[in-house]
Amino acid sequence: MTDAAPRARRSDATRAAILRAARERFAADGYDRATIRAIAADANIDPSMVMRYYGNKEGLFAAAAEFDLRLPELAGVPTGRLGEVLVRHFLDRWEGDETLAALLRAASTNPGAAERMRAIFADQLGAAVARFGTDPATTARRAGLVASQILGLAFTRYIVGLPPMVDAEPAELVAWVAPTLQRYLTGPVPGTP
Amino acid sequence: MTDAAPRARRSDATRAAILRAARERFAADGYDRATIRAIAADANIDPSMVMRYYGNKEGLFAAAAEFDLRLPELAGVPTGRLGEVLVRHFLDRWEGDETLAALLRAASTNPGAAERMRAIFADQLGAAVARFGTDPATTARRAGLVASQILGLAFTRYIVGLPPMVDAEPAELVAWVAPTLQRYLTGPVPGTP
DNA sequence: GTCTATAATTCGATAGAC
DNA sequence: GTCTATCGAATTATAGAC
Repeated sequence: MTDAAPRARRSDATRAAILRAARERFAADGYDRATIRAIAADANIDPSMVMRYYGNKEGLFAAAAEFDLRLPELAGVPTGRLGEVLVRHFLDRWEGDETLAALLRAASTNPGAAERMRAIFADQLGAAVARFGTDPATTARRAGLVASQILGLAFTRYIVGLPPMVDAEPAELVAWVAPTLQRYLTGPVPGTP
Repeated sequence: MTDAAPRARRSDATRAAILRAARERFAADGYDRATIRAIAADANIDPSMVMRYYGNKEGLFAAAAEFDLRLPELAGVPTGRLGEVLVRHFLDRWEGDETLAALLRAASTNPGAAERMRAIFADQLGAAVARFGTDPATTARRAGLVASQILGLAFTRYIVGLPPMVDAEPAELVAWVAPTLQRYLTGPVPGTP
C-alpha cells in the first residue's frame, strides 16, 4: 500500500472521528447492538458518510478493529520475569485502548471479529513467544495457553465484571497471574520428565 | 417452589422443545442474533407460543440459561489434585451442555446474561471453593482467578477457536492448566512469605 | 392451546439533490 | 463532500379468530 500522495485530505478528521466513535460503540455494545446510526451521531456526522467511507458495517468494524498488541521485545527480558512483564503489559493495554474490548465483545457473535482475534493472538503473540526461543514444536501451544489466561482475565474483569476480579488492584493480579504465564512460556511440557 | 399439582401438562413437551432450541440458538448465535422466530422454527412451533410461555425474549433466555455447574464436592478430593479434578470437570461440562456456551456468548453483549454468569460463578464456584476450607478472606479472590482461567480456556477453545487451543487433546489441556488452578486454590498469597 | 395477521420499530443500505 | 429522503427487510410483540 504505497500512497502516492499522502497529503492530508480534509476528510481525514471525519474518518478519524468515525473510527473513534465506532470503537467506543463496538466496545460498549458489541457488533450487533452498535448501530451505524448511533456511531454517526456520536461522531456528529451523517450516517450515510459512514457508508461512503467504509462501504458497509463490516468494513467499518474491520477498520476500527485494527490493532497492534505492541508487545515488548521478549528477547530482552530476563527469562524469569517474562510472565510478570506480559501480564503488566496486557493490563496496561486493555485499560488504555478500548479497541481490545471492542474485539473481545464482538468476537463472541461476529465471525469476522473472531477471525481478527485469532489473527492477532496467533500472529503477534505467537511471533513474540517464538522470538525468545522456545522449542518451535511447542510455541503455538504455549502462546495459546497464554492467550487463554490473558483473555480470561480480560473477560472476567472487563466484560462480565466478576466482583473479585474487578476489585483487584492491578498489582495483585500481576502477582497472581504472572507465575501462570511464566510456566506456560518456560515451564516443562507436562508428562515430559 | 412447591408445585401443588406437579401433574404433567400436555404443554410440558412443547416448553422443553422450546428451551432446547433456545439453548442451541443462543449458544450458536448469541443473544441478539438468536431470534424468537428461528427458535420457534427449530422447535416446530409457532413463534407466538414462545411469547405465551416465556413472556418476552429476556424471559426465554432466563429460562434457557438456568444452569448448575454440578461441581463435585471438593472437600472429598485429595488436596493436591483439586486443580486436575476441576479442569477435567469443567471441560466435560462445557462439551456436554451447550448452555454454558450460550451464557458465554450472550454475556458479552447482554447485561442480564452477564449478571447470570456472575451469579453462577460467584455463588456456585465461590461456595465450592469456600467449602474445602481456604482462608475466608481470600476465597472470593481465589474463585475469581479460577473463573478467569476456566472462562479463558472456554473462550479461546469454543468461542474464538484459537487453533492451538482447539487442536489440543483434553488430557493435554488438563495437564497444562491443572497446576494453574491448583495454585490459585491452594497456593500462598503472593507477597506473603 | 394454537395459529393468522399485523402493529410498531429499527436497521442497513441506496439514490440523488445540492 | 455532505445531507435528505426513503426503500426493503427483519425484528419483537400484540390482538384476536378458531
